[in-house]
Amino acid sequence: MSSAYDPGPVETRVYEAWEQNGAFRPTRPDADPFTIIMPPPNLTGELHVGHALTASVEDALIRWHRMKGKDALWQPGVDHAAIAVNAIIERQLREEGLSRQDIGREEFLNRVWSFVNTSRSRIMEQHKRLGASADWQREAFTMDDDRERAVRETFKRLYDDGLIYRGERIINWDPASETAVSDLEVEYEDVASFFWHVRYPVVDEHGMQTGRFIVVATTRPETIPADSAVAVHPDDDRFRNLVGHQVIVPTSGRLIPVITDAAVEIEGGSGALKVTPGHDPVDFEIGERHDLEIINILNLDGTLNERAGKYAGFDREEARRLVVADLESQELIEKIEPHTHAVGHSERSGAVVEPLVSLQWWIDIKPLAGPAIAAVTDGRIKFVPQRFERTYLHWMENIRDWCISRQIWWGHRIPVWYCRDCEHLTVAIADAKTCESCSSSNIHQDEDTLDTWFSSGLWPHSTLGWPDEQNEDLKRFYPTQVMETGYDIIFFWVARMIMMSIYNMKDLKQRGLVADDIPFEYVYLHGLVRAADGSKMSKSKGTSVDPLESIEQYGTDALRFALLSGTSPGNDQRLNNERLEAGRNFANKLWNASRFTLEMVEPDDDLGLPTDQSLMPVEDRWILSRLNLLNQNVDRLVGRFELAEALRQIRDFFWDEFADWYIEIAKVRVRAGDRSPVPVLMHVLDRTLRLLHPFMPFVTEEIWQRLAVISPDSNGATQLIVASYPEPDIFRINERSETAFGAIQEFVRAIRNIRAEKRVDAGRWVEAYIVADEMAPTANELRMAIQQLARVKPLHIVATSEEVPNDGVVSSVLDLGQVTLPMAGLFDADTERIRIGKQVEQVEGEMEVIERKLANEQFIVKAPADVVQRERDRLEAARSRLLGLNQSLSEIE
RNA sequence: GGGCGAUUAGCUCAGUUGGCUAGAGCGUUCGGUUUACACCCGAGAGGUCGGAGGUUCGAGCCCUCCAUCGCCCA
Repeated sequence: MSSAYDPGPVETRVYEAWEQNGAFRPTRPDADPFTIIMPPPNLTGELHVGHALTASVEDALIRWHRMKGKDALWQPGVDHAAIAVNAIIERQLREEGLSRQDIGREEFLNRVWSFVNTSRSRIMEQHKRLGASADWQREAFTMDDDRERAVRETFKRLYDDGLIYRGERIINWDPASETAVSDLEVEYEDVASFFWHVRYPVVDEHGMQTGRFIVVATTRPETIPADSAVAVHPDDDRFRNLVGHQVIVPTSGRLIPVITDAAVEIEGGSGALKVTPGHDPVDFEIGERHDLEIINILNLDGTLNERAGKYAGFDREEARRLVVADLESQELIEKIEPHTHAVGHSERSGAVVEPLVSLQWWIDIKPLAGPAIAAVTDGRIKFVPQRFERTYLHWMENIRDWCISRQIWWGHRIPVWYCRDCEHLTVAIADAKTCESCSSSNIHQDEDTLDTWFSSGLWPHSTLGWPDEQNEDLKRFYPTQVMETGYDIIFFWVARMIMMSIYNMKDLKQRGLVADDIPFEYVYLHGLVRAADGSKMSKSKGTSVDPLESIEQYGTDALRFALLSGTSPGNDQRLNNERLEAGRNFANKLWNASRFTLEMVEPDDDLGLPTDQSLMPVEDRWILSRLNLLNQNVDRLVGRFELAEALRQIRDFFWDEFADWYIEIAKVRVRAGDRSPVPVLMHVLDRTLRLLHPFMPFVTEEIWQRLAVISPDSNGATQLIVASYPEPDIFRINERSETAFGAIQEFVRAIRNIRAEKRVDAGRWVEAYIVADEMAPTANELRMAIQQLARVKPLHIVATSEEVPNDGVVSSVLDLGQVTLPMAGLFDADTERIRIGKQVEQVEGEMEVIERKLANEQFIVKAPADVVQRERDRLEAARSRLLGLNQSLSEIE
């Protein structure tokens, strides 16, 4: 083994061996399943550090449960990211001077598929670099044949149930991508603009101008040609006498009514609202209530159409300038005031989104949302952290019908065929050839495709073989245990997966084919990875961390350590090089401590761990106690998704206890010819590697392979990934050995401290006394170790302080004893008085706090007995320390 | 406007059901070529737990209000 861990070659070799061994596949039909369906990454781009976190967390959970003996399935796959990919290909075409219409649907899709196939395999490769132990043979794609079947089946069911309808409603239109986008794909940004206060002339019953005006404040004067009414609040006295009158649309001369509607804010703008049902969601609803005409003045590319009269052909911004100029020339602008308001931009293209009325396919969502709400409120689905249940429920309770059609070509084409002869709609799973009503073959399929989330919402059951109800995977692995993702994805995936899965699976549940209709029991939401300065990572700002670069530089285990040690349920983390270095250093520490341990073993060593505790030296009992306590904690923490804390405790145990203390003492014993530490070293190393494997799989597997050559697994496992996870041995947890060894550590630290303070050369051996009281037997047992660790010789272990010289000595008084170093040349009475004086001060401060507590009658009465007793013990210990310190002080002359 | 989160050492963060004088990593200071590891070892310094009230025998933790920052929803 080399003297430094080199992750690169190890990772490649180890990963290949896992795959060859079939370690990623669920192969334990008799065990309980544990399933995570990977939330499908978009196939548009490279894996970023957020994906790396997702993969690290999911892999840790999967590996943990696999080692725990579960039949673990991590189902991977990729999302087809309809709009984004469509846009990428369109951009490529534009560079060639082409549009998608030029090359036609078929050729366009050919191009998409060739892009998709490379991108898809790249994502898989990158996941493999991260160590993801997903079952790649099951890798799925939202656009493959099986998922297509699921999509069509679902569409047909919803349609037949009357939950899918086609209707003209207001949607968010992305004029750059020329498609509808969902509410969630609209990002609102504050834009500095103006309120234009526009005078609408009021006319009398003959249509003649009265000379009066109603002033309407608008941020969008270009939509005036689409106005259908002016609305005021029913309680607004200012406009009472105008209600029921008509006003002239200033750009066209059309007459529209003044109406009242409670949706108008009295305080907002001028108090009067122009109602443009074709181009504003709120106005659309007002329009529905008052049966107003819907006027659409926009073309799909964002220019104005002929309904806008003289403004036809201009784009939105141009039209705005022209309208304002015309109004000004007619003196119909009362005033212009600066106003900042939120403007919706398409997440996909960045273009300003236009609300417009359009004929689209919709899902009547309330009937789906109801059961999805119930699944969470009745506790069948649990969010971790729990607070996100409220976020989910709030969204779900206020959900609006879901526009599922998109005006792009990449995606699942809507399985609806229109008959030109009888106008019947045929909704079919297999491509329809004839109209199901009149059998005419004069039919054509809907041109639009489905929202990507329609297919990703089916993911938890479509990847398991649905709609094939007899599929073994579906019966075995549904419902899954954990959906793990970032909290920013609740609405995108989690909510839709819950709605769609319950809808599709409820009758399988009723027929007993699956245990439940919910897609998963736990929704574990990790926080986001932010840049080192706490901002959102951004490629353009150069603050993003490329996981593959980090892997190159530090190794996968280091990256996983950095990500996992910083993650906690629902909280964001910052990632920087220091964290990555910490991971690399730990991997190297593991490597070297293991190397030392493994190289220490000799062929005829008995590696069996004695079962009789009483025959073991105290440090052996101590390290085994610590190990099993750690094991217990890790079980508890991982069970609660507290991966960072579990990882931290493993690290601290390995480094601070096993490497810094146990190995150091074992060296002393082995050099003296005692082989008994070897089985303990091997045992602790083996257990720790197992405990750590889910977090840092590569380095642990590599070391364990070497360990298993010397000490084969008792169950015959040849790879750590499929070896069993340790169970804590409760009987090894031993408070007495922890106390005893803790005292030894205190003695050693106290001596080291005096040496450092007195500037004793690091290599020099000095004489020392330990007053060990009841710890004397333990100290004697560990005499050689103490000598070596504290570099003291000769070492006198005595029972009382009377046996210690008091001339020219430096002492430290501890809870369980005292250490004293004769310091002939280095001793200075004044310095020593000050040094001990500080310690006295400290102890006195502590005593004061405790005494105050114990003097409080209420404390004695109300605090639990064990807490009171603990305080009494502490006071006793402090008193004896003070006594010792005062004695030392009095002896200084 | 409504909701959620954060605020603890110079930096990044832990801190369990309220119970020792609040911990870690990094940084920093001092000392180290101790045959596993300088990606290391040893020893230190460093905190009024954002502020103000309250509950309690006891508050970093629970409650109320406030401040700052961030996020989500409208």
